[in-house]
This record gives sequence, structure tokens and C-alpha cells, in this order.
Amino acid sequence: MPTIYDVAKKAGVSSMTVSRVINGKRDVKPETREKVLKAIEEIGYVPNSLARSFVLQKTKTIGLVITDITNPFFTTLARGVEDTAMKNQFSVIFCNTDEDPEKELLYLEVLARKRIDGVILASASGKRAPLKSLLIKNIPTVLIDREIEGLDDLDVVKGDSVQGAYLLTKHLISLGHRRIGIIVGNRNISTAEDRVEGYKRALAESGIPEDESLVKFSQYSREGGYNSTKELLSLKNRPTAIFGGNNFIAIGALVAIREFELKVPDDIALVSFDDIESLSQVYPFLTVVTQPAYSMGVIAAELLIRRIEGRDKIEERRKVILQPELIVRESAGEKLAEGVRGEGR
Amino acid sequence: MPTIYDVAKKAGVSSMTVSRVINGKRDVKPETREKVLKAIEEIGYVPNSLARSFVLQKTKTIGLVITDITNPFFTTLARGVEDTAMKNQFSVIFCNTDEDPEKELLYLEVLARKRIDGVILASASGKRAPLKSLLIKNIPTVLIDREIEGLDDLDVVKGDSVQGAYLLTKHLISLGHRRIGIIVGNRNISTAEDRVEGYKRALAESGIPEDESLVKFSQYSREGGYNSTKELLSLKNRPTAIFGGNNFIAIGALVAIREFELKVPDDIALVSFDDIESLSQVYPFLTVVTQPAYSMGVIAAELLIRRIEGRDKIEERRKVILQPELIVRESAGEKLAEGVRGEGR
DNA sequence: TGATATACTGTTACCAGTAACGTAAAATTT
DNA sequence: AAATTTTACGTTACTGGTAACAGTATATCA
Repeated sequence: MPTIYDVAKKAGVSSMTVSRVINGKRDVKPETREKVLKAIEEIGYVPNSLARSFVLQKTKTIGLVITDITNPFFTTLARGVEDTAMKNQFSVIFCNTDEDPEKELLYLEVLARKRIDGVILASASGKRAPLKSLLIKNIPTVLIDREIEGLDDLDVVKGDSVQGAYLLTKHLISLGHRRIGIIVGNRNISTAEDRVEGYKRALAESGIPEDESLVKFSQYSREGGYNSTKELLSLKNRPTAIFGGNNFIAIGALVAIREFELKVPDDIALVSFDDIESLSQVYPFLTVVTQPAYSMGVIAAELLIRRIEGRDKIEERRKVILQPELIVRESAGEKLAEGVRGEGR
Repeated sequence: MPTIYDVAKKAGVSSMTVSRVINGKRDVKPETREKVLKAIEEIGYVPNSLARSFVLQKTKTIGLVITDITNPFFTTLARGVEDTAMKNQFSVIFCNTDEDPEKELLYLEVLARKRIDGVILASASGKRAPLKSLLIKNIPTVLIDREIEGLDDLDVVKGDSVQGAYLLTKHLISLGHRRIGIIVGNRNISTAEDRVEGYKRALAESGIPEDESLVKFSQYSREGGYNSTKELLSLKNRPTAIFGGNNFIAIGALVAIREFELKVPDDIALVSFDDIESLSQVYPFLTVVTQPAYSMGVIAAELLIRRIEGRDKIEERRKVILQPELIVRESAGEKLAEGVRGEGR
């Protein structure tokens, strides 16, 4: 593969002149520029950003570490990150951790070795933070969706899980539900705790006593939703509504509910944190709280890139909290509820 | 950031010895290895793969160029690619072209500059192939999902679109439909042509005359599906069934159908090429032909990596064609159809 | 016991760019 | 016309690894 020296020789100039032409620097006579451009064309020269990155100590690449690109929330978020990166001439390396802290660590190590300029991280590690090692190595990092305890100096872009869960729970309560099961992810993950907190706040506000058997810290996955829902449905005093802590949990819950030969919303209500766009467009059924995933990705990427480019040198740590939105559809039995509420229950 | 020389000095050895330890080469005395490992630990050394890639001329990175990660088909495919890459210690840079050949070209240029080891490409360019320039530069490439005319020497992994469309059309015909509208992507894209071909083959086999007004080369997007469906529904002689050329088109079609205040499947049948997993789990309604997207990603990545590692030196170009599967659900009016067929229509 | 093989470690050169500095020629100022 | 500035280049050194080769010390062999 031809190098900058091949071009230089062909054009009868030094490699520095070629370098200047490629990088659009001034200090090159127009005729010289033409000569060089022609040589590049003829030779079919493609600059080697590897070498460039190596001397400049910047790679124009960021890492995106999420749990699963297959989750529509992260898909959309990833799209926001990529679009923004692209706009700023950055590339994105993407990594799926599957909620496995070890895999996360492995990926971060790889990314650090590649000397990426920064990381956007939806961490699976939560409280235990072995990844500290990495972050200490001074890679600019923006946490997304989830916070990490003990790393309070990092930028964060996330949704307001407490408020979202509060809204959703309130909605269920307003429809007459008093026994509401909630299923969230692993206790280590900040969103899991936050969503339970919002849920409990709504209960408290309505004077409904907490029942720990209705609160399931499980996994943010279909299996998690499925298993925990079966547990909830097997309770002597079965809940009348289930709050799926994310979209995958809600899907798993639905499968379990179907297995119990129950109907949503007639026999049991089901709501979800995070929408599933492709579903809602076809079948606007699930009542959900939705987060601006795309914006989240965009904002995180912008923040990170600004940090990388050093435009934010003086600035303090940033924490961006985006507000969720309640979208009422049918899965909580809204129509039925009209009547229930009408009876002044 | 510490370098290999810092480690070497600390351990009292040469940089080569450190290099050997890092890369697990033999020829290092156990005690020396220990010394080096200790120094690495103490200094917090992270190898610089940038420098390594630079001298070794390989980056352990592949590029994944698709049209839109937001499309569940590509999401799943991407996951297959990433998992396989990860397993082989490769990273993945991902790129969304939005079916824009210029963006595609831009990305390929960036990837070439980064000296990635290979590309997996779902091209938006189709017949015009400006990307030839890139491929000529000898980057191992595997085409995925779509072929490119004139580039017959590249490996391909794709679904059998002709067969898939044939199955789906046959199914509609078996349910009594004779006027079937089909909407696919841009004519440049191989899957668009293939799907129309399969559709026509099924029609011909059943002695149904072609009607070009029922064949829409549009865009593989919701808007494409939406607009073309409106056109189809505005025909004097409206089709009784619509074949969405991919999942996004089907979603757009559904929106348009709803706007016309038509019911699926009572007033009109709708089928789709490519499933939408999160939808079908919640609401198994759409009758579809589905492709093994994950496997497609895995196979493409394996093929590419084998090529990169040179294990396939002698081997000819590979073409892997995966078979689609018809999943009959409700959106083509299957139950109703029983009756229709019963009447021997 | 000397010759030869083996195990281990170091030296040198190179990968493809760019920053920083240097310099000659042209342009401008005095 | 000489001095000074500006323009347009070139030279050198360096980025952090590794391949290839070169030792040296120790083990094995004839």
C-alpha cells in the first residue's frame, strides 16, 4: 500500500508538503497542491490514520459499551451516538456486555489498548467498580443510562428513572390497582434501584403499604421478566398489575402471563418502562413510560466529544437528566378503569 | 501514559523481553516473566495496540457497514457479527449508511484509512459501484444481505430472497388472493429485484397475470412503505393483499392502511419479508417470511476473519445462501381463508 | 574436554506519519 | 538598495511497538 513518501517522490516534493496538502494546511502554493493531489490520485494513496493516530496520540474513535444492542432502547441510543460521532468525524466501536461485569472489563481493556479517545458507558458493574482501573487511566468517559456508585466525578446522561416509575405507578394506582408487582434488573444497577424508589414513592403517597414480595430484583431480560412474573403470579395474593422494569422484562412478563392463561388487561394489568417503537407503531397496546433514547445518545456523544476536544477544560462534571414521558395505551385496562374510578373506589 | 520502555526499565530488562511477556511468547525465564508482570502491574501499563497495529500492519478490527442499525434485522445481524468478532479478539466499527451511496463511500474511505482488517458490507450502492475503488485496495470484504453487480469475486452471505418472496406470495395466492401489491426497496438493491422476481414467479405458476401497477420499487423504510401503500390503495382496482418488502415497509403499510380506515386482515391482507421479533413475541399477528439474521452475521464474520487470518488462501470465493422460513400468523386472514378455499374459489 | 545445541535476552532498524525548527526565495518595508 | 517580513517548502527527530538478527550463558553431546 502506497505511503506518503511514494506520493512525495511522485510529486517531487517532501513528505511534509504532502502531509500539509492532505490536512488542508495553508503554506502550500496552489500549483504544488495540484501536483500533489494529482500524484495522490494516480497512485491511489489512502492516508494511514493508524500512523497519524500514533503520532498525534488521538484516534478519532470512541467506544460505546452497552449491555445489548438488541434492546430497542440501546439500539436507538446507539444510533444517536453514531450519528453524532459521524458528524464530528469520529468512529464508534461497539461492545455488548450482556450485563456481565467481566465482559465489560474486558471490553474496556481492549478499548484502552486501542487508545480510543473516549468511552460512553452503560455499565453493568454498578456498585462493584472494577472498571475504576480503566477510568483512572484518564480516558474521558460519559456514563449513560446508569450511574456508578463511587464514580461521582464522571459526566452522566440518563433518564429520570425515579420520576418515570413514579408516573407509571401513579397511573396504575389511579386505575384502582393496589397490589402492584414490580420487576427490575440487578440491584447493582442504578436504574433498578431508582425505579423501585419511584414505585415506592407513589405507593407511599397513596397510603398503600409496601409489600416486599411484590418487588423483584431480577434481570433486565426476557428471562428475568418471565421468571419473576411466574413467581408473582404464583403468590397466594396475586398482584393485579405488573410493572415491567424495562421493555425486555415486559415482553417476558407477557409470555408468562399468557402461560397462566391470563388476559391483559382484563385479568391483569401490565405496564413497561421503555417503549418498543416497532411494536407501538403496529400495535399501540402497551402503556409505557418512554425515554428519549436517541437524544440521550446524541447528548452523551456531544458531551464526550467536547471533552475530548478540550473545549470543556474548565467545566465541572455534567449531569444531564432527561424527563420520561407517560404514554397511556390499553394494557393497564384504561377503559375499564374509567368505570372503576367513576364508582369512586 | 507509560510505555513498554518504562516497564522495561522498571523490570531491568529490555523492551523486547517485555514484549515477549505480553504476547505470551516462550523464551522467557519464569523469574523474568514474574519480574516483568510485577512491573506492569505497578506501573499500570496498558499496551498500545495502536503502535502494535502500526508495525504489524493489522488492526484486529473490522468494519460493519449497514443501512440502519435501528432495523431489527440489522440489529440482530450486527449482534451476530459482534459476538463472533469478540470471540476472535476482533473489534467492530459500525456505520449506518441510511441507504445513501455517498455516505457509504465516505464510511468505506474512513475505514480504509483506519486500515481495518476487513469489511462486512450491506451495500446501498447496488449497480453503480463507486465503492470499487475501495475494494480494489485489497481490503477483504464480505457482502451481506445484498449482492453488488459487477463484484462477483467477493464472498457473499445472504438470504434467499427469491425463494422467500415466492413462499410468501404462494401463501397469499393459496388464501385466494389474486391482486397482490408488492413494495420493495430501490431498484439498485439486489434484494428488491430478487423479491419481485420470487413474487412474479409465484404469480406465473398460478397463472395470474402480472400487473406492473401493483409492483412498487420504493424505499426500504417506513416512509417508503407508507407512501407506496397509499398509492396502491388509491388504485381504481385496489389489491386485496400487500406484500411488504421488508419489516419497515410493512410497518409503514400498516399505518397507511389504518389511515384508509381499513382493517387487517378483514379488509386487506398484509405480509412482510423479515420478522420483527419484539413485535411477534408480544403480538404474533403479522404473517412473515423470516431470515436467520443472527446466523447471517455470524457466518459473515467467520468467513471474513478466516480470510483475514489467511487460512483461506487457496479458497475460492464463497457464496452462502440461507433459507428463509414462512411463519403463518393472522395478518393474511388465514382463518377466513379456510372458508374461502373451502368454497373452491 | 571441547564442540555444539539450546535457552534466554539484547540491539538495531523500521512501520508512516507530523511537530518543530530551519532556510531560501519572494514580497514588503524603510 | 538594504533590511525585514512572509511564504513555501525541507530536515530531523520522535511516536511505541516488534521482527530479525546477534549474542551470551548454560546444557548436552561426542
